[in-house]
Amino acid sequence: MELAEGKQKFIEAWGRIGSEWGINRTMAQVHALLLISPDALTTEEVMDELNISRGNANMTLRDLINWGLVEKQHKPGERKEYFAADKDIWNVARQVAKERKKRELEPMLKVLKELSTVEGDQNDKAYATFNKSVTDINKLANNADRMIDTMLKAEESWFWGSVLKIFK
Amino acid sequence: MELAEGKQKFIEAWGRIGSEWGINRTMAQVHALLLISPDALTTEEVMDELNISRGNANMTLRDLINWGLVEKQHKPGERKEYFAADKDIWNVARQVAKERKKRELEPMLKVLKELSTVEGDQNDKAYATFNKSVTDINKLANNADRMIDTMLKAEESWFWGSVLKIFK
DNA sequence: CTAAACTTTCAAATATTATTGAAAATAAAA
DNA sequence: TTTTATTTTCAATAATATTTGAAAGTTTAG
Repeated sequence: MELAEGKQKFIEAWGRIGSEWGINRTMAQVHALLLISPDALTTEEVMDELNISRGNANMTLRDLINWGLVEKQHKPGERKEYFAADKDIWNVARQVAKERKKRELEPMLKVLKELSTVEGDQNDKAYATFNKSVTDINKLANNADRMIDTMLKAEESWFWGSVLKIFK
Repeated sequence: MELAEGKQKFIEAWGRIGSEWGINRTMAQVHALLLISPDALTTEEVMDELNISRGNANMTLRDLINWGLVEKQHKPGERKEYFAADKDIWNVARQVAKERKKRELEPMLKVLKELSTVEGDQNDKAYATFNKSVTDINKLANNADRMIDTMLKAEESWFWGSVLKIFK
């Protein structure tokens, strides 16, 4: 396969994965494009490569910056803004985990905590079933939360090395 | 908080989480409803509780069955079908992981494998950058794949015990 | 200051996804 | 077989999400 074709396929695949995970397809595609670009790109270049409008490119790049996946750069003597993705995939994974934890897991934990204060009679089947599910999900979510905290602190080497052996 | 209010909040929260993860909101809500129902419910009951149409309830229940999260039951002497969710939350987590692995991770691994065969000159910056990103994502995805395999085989207690220790 | 280069905004248009509801299909009972 | 209860399908509709593009905003240079 030629590089040009590979690039296209990569952008397409990353976009598909993104939408399966609730991330806007275009955002994932812009991220993909920046991941495989050796140099930072301007808004115009992103627009041209992906055939998207200026407004879309601008908003999408801002979102990627808010996710901590892309940074704005300036070239001396130039007025245009350039955009570059963090190419360290371990950082990308951590950053995504961090944001989703903040945006989704934490609000969920708050609700579950509240729901586990609902009182009732354990002899009431409706209450007992509700309470068990809420309590169990609460435990699972807390474990996931702690796991993510640990992952966020972990070194890259962790992932590429030791864990794999332990997880046999 | 009263049980009735708690139920509503739980269904709402589970629906929200679902849509953030690319799962249809209604599907997540039906799942939530079944999780907190002590008894199996009929299509009519689901329709009434969530104010959804018969067609929607039917399709959603079928999807939940395809995800392995809900099963059809029959009561002796009755013609109606009843639906019940697997209440073991660890099973639920495993089932979701298993399905997403099959539907998303595995196709992604296939594409990445193909993309890592793209040939080129490492002195060509465009090629080198493409290749590094693809290779790194490939490694990460393979690690995730193996980790999920381990999770699928694991007992709940074992999984969290080891993971939390390992991630320290 | 004004003009030019560039970025941001957001209402309107488009595209995508979810839902309805009534008809068709199926299956058990009479 | 015919009737009745129940489930399934799917074209039409509604709801949501994304994208556009042109106007407004901002910043720098002259």
